[in-house]
Amino acid sequence: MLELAILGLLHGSPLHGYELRQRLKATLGTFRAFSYGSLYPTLRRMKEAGWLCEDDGNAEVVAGAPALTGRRGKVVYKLTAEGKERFQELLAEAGPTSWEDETFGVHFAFFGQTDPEVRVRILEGRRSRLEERREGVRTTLARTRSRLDRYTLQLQEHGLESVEREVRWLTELIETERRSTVPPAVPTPNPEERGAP
Amino acid sequence: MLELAILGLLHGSPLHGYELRQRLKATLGTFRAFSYGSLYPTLRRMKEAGWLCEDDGNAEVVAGAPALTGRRGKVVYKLTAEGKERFQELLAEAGPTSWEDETFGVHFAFFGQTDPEVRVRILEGRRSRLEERREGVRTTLARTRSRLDRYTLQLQEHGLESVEREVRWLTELIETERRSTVPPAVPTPNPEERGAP
DNA sequence: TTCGTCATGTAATGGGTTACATGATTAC
DNA sequence: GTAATCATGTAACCCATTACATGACGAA
Repeated sequence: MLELAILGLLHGSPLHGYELRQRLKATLGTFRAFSYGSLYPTLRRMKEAGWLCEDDGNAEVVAGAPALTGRRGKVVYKLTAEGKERFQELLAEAGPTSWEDETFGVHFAFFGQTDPEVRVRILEGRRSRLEERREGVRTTLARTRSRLDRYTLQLQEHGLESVEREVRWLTELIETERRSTVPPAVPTPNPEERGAP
Repeated sequence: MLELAILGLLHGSPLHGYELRQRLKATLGTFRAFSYGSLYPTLRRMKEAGWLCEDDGNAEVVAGAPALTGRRGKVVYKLTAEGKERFQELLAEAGPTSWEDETFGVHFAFFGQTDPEVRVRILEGRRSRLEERREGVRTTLARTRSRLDRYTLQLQEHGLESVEREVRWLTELIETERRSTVPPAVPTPNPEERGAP
């Protein structure tokens, strides 16, 4: 999870740990702010695994720059080739466990870097899960509605509506994906008549 | 979390571990299905702490009942007096950390057993958190909207709507609570001149 | 010169999961 | 009698958090 998020953010541009964390909570609103206690060790592990390396900014710019005294400055990381591979691997990989809430959010956030097919697969996976859950809630609600107290009922119904709402959202997204993906066969029916790209 | 959920469910009626788990995922749709690997050890700890004890069903009913051979049958737990205290304690206790999602759900599920004041406090706490989050998202969205890719934008906006929706829900709930709770001071200012409420 | 914030890190701990091992009960 | 499922439990691990320690740098 953290790993995927890191790879994804670093895919954009090299960053050091501290800023990475800011991005995690702010830039992508989905992620929670992982603590440094998990962030830094993870960065180290990933570096050791060969997915990241330190970025010296090409050693360019001011050679005798202001105070890089004694070291202990920022440590800027960037993706290695293996890191990029690993990123794609993680994006595509998806045991059904993987669609649970947070993970889905992270995957979704990097859809821009994801294969169209994988996107649809992930969206559909998520939707199935939610539909299962929806049916579960509906069933128990139908069976136990009368026995439930006011609050439990409120909670269930609110939950149910949330799920229904998200299912609709996903359905729209899936349709959009399908429309924008060129259907495998049927290659561009009419090469003429096209204005702007 | 698990602890509170267990205390809450056991508050209703004595249960054994296995059934407890079914209830966790089904009866209260809010909870996820904690694994036995966490459930049973937790039950043991809680028993050792004196919050639970085994329930022998009052030794009543059929004395030579069908097959309670050798033992290793169900272990039915019920709350002790300390357990009930502990439950109330956990319900009321709420460092602001505590309003995060899951915890809120569990607290809410037991609102029937919770003090009216505590209920309002929890609802308002949750709402503030969500409002903070909402503002955060709105701000970053306003600042970075143009730089965001299609998917990130979708995600943010969907998230924002979810939050807004929940805030409205909470506001309604709070109002309902307030109406049903007799206002502390101000004992009916003017018994006359009031048509409909 | 001191305070806030940027910046990196470690150690202890927490709260859960997975995988595994085992036995009892019920339905076929 | 055997398979499914009810029922209890342990051990190893995972992924994160908290609390702590350290230090650089800019602004008041």
